[in-house]
Amino acid sequence: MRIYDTLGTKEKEITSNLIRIYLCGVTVYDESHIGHARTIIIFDVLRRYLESKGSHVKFVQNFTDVDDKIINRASTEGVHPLELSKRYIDHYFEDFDSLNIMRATEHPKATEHMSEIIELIQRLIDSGYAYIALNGVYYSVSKFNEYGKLSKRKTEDLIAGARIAVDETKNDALDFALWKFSETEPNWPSPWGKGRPGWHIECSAMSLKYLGEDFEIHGGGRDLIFPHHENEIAQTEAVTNKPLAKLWMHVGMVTINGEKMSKSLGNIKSVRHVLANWGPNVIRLFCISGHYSKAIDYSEDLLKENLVKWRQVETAYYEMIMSEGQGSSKEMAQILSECNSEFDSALESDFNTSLALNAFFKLVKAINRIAASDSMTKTIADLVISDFERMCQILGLQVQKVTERQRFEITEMINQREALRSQKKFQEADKIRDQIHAQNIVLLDHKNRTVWMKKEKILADP
RNA sequence: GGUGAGGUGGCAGAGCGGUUAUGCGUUCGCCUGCAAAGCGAAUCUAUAGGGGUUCGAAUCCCUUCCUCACCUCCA
Repeated sequence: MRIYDTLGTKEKEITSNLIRIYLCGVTVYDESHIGHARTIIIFDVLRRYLESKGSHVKFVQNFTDVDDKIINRASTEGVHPLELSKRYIDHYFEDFDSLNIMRATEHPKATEHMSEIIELIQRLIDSGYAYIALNGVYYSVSKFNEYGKLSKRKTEDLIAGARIAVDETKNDALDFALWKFSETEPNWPSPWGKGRPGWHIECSAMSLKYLGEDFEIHGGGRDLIFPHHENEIAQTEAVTNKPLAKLWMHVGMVTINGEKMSKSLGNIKSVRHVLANWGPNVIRLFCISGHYSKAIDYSEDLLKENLVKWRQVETAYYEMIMSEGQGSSKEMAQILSECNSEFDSALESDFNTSLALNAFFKLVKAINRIAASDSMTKTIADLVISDFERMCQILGLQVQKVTERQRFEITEMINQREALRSQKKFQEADKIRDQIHAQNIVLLDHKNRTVWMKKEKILADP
């Protein structure tokens, strides 16, 4: 498959059978929001796709659990910083498990990798890339000739942009902290004095530890290109002398009314909030509805649009498992092979989830069309369902299933309703329908029979 | 100011030199005891403006305008 590489500014073929991915995770000082979710969903689908093709994926996603923002927030709340970060790590897993995100192979935390971080900083000092100053240990940007290669920035331009904080103790305005001296907690002993790591070094240390010196894909949100990923490159490549990753993949921002979600604008939509209203499947569909590299604009209208699509998926699934129509499977076999190849080739070509979704919905619509004409046979359903489920698996979509017992009970109720309907006792029949409804079961009355489906309960669904 | 990514029908969104992608929406119909869901048909001939290259441009080049992101923490 080919993916656009931010560093090389062109698409690159991924051929290896072992695919090591490092995704920059969140700094755990607050609830995760939909912007985080988009990046994580994109990488989750990527990983699922690669695994479905038989690749071995080693997926590492970190938590930055020591940082100034965590410390500040903790002090406002009057709790220990590590207690705060633990709380948000717990929340992270609650949210993202609910979103049906596969757990990474490793979820390393900065605080659990101090020895690796200290060792890496020491190597940078020893090789002359870092120096000890009054407030901490700094990386000397001017020593790294290729600085700016990822973000396409020249160091002159960076200096010209007068937004860099002036710090008298640094040798150069562009230098950034590897280690910040601190006498207060959280702090750790180091050869240079008690303190805590700077922002970028934990990712260098942990990616080296878990994925080695030149893994396949390094990713994150677009906003991490500078300075985070640029600095990771500087730190890691200074000691390894080889490209940190073969490919850099960056996910576009989620905006609201065209503007990026941010604390200062107060337009954050938390994952828990959106999840409570729309559920995991609608959010996942929304997040992959456009090409990953572009921004997507959050709106209730678009969520609503994806809700409608999700209902079509649920319908298609139940039409298949309850199929008993008469008809030939020729047409479906043709459509199926088209959809399969369109789905895969879309993802092969720079992970175009938008087009892959088109192929998926083409299949969904074909299933519903055939079911509507009462010609969905068991043969067709058997032919289609495994591919349908393959796509769902890759996209991380989960239709609500029912137990055999529920199935039996519902069938009983439907039979009662049918009996009442044939006697034209519609009021009583509708009462049963309402009872079934209360269990989130929707009846789909076809010409000669009634099919039913279990709907995901979605609060926003009127 | 610098750097990068963009501007496609009411909305979303592909295509990135050569059949009016597609989806949602809207309208009308079918189905139904009524619904719901689904299906069918119709609707919209779009490519920011202006130049140019070409037999042919949404796609390439120039130019103007606009938007967003990054340059400070950010997924």
